[in-house]
Amino acid sequence: MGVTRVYSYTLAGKAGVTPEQVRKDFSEYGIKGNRRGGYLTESLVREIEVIFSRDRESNVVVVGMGNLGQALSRYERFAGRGINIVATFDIDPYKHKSRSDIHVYPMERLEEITERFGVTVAIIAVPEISAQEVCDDLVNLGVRGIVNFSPVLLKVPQYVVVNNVNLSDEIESVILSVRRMKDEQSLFL
Amino acid sequence: MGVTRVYSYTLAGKAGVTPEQVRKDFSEYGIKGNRRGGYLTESLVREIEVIFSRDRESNVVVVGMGNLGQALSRYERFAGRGINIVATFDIDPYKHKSRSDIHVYPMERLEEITERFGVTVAIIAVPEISAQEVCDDLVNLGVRGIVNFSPVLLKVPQYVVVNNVNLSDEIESVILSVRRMKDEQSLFL
DNA sequence: GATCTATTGTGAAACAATTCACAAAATACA
DNA sequence: TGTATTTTGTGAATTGTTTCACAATAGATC
Repeated sequence: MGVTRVYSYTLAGKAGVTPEQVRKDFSEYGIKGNRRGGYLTESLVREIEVIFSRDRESNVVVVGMGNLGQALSRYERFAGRGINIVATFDIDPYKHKSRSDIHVYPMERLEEITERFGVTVAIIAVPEISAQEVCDDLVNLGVRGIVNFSPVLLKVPQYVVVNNVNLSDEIESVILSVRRMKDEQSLFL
Repeated sequence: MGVTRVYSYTLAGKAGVTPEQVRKDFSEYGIKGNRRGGYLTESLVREIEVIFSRDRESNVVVVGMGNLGQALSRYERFAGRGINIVATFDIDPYKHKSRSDIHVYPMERLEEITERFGVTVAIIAVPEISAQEVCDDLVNLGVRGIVNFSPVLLKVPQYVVVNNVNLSDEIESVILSVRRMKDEQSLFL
């Protein structure tokens, strides 16, 4: 875009944080700018790409091809961030055979495919009841990171990272905030 | 389930936090237990339901019926949390006409329907390019809370709450953690 | 009913994150 | 080239959160 330098306050404005935050974070990771000259976009982008491992791609599988799993497997935005959905799985792959999309494999082929693609990160989008079982299988096959869309607290060894995403919680928190704001407002009437 | 009392450590174990955390949080909201007797499940559930507004339902709309919007509109788990998806919208409702699901309305009917159902919270699942415009429309129609699945920082008046959910970020953070753990481990070799 | 024990409730302490404030340095400009 | 100005980089101060530690007390036990 022809911009050669950015300043902490420029980035802060775009990101919705304070300039100090931007500078502290950069400083933490050894990113240096020029006093008075700001940060050079070109080298900044390169350094951030390295920090976020954007210089390498990651092969990821999705387990559970219900509505959410299908949406995730078709999510175009992952590609630009080095996230490759290499395969998807479901106990009943025929039920969810999707036109013009990544193939849905039966659970039996989990081992073969995680091995082939060197998968270490998986997305769990199965129903509550089978989440722990799927998780155990994945961990046994060498998966070390899990993004968990099921509403259960997965039990994993300490060397496995779990990130829980709960869509109901996300919406509920907004509903609560809105209600609180309204309550506060009505105090002035 | 026949359980009449629970203890802070029971709940903490299930939730993956410390017992102190549970007690501090309860204390913050005026929930009292009995020393030595723990918390009475029945009254505890009631109090939590009030705090989380689970005693009332909320009408919510989904704007943008791509893959993610469709998945969200079919997400069964919302119902049990007092979250009612009352309508969904898309610029091209015919493209996404889904069998046996909530009707997809054209954007022109946003006003009519938000008014009819008293909608104050909306989910934005439209492409990046149209997110701010949709957001402005919603705010003008009285929406005061937004769950934003698009990767843009929405500009809203201070009286509007925005919760950003970025699926790429969620997955990337796990990828990063896994890579860091591996790097640490290889130091011991 | 007296004593013992488990659990709460909460100040105080420790820890973590954010903001402030300003010296140091690079650029702009005369 | 010298001076003025802008922006970084970061210690110090502040603010926020989590953990500790223990008195208070309800319930269990004898």
